[in-house]
Amino acid sequence: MPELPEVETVRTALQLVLTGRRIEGLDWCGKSLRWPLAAQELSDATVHRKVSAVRRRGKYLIVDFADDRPEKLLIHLGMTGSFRMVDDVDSLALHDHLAWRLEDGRLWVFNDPRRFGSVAVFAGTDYRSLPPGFRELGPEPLSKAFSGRYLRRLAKVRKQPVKSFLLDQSIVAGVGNIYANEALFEAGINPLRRINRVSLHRLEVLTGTVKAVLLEAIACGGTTIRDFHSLDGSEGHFSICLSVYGKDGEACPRCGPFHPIRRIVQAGRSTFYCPHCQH
DNA sequence: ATATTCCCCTGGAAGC
DNA sequence: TGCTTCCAGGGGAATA
Repeated sequence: MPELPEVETVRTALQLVLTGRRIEGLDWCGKSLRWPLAAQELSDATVHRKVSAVRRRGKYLIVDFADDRPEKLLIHLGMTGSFRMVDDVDSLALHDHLAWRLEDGRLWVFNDPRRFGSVAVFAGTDYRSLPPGFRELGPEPLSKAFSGRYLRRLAKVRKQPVKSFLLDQSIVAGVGNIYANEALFEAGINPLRRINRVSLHRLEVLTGTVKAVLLEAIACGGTTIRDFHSLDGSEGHFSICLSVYGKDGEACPRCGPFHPIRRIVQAGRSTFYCPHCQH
């Protein structure tokens, strides 16, 4: 479900609700998530602590606490993970996995039907304690480090399709299937093209369209196709801005009705593109 | 080492 | 109205 803009939308909402709040308890439904859940460790690491900030790195959320202890909370929403605030335990629902009780009695609830999400504790300074997928993240796409020159350096020794390259979180952190498709369309690059066959100039164009698409999506509160919603249940509105994602058979926005968008499968994920204007 | 394929899980939509 | 099949914003393990 959530890529960088969706996670950023959730982060902003959580930051407002959690910062300065003390956690007083934790209930767990008993089911494991992406990885087996160490409920006692999770409880020990969060209860009786005050949240100082909610940050984002790639598609991960990081919860910081306002004391000297090193433990932080690391959350990945997977495909269907979401948060909401409820007034009491009577409001808990199917697929609610974790409920943190705050000082005002309200519950901060993590819900995840497909259980691809994950919640973990890590001690901020210990590199080895970080989950592998987290410690190997590439640069943030909205940072200066994510440039055509940077991509060119990595691309030289690789032959995979440019789209799979963008989805690799160790190359760049936070781009997922929707925004990879959209950024490639905006850049006029065929998703099937081998990454080492894309010129430096076009890689510069591509990093530019990735940044632009992500920024625009953040401004829209993300993209809701079916599941995604923010803390208050609100949906993301970038869906109306999509050019190719989910548009199989529809007219290409650039080429018109005689050149439909095509859907193919790359590395098990749907790719949408215009064979006429993406080269 | 790099690049696919399969798998984890539930639910909704589409097809028959 | 079923029942079956396919599909989904994720990543990681297993396999070529």
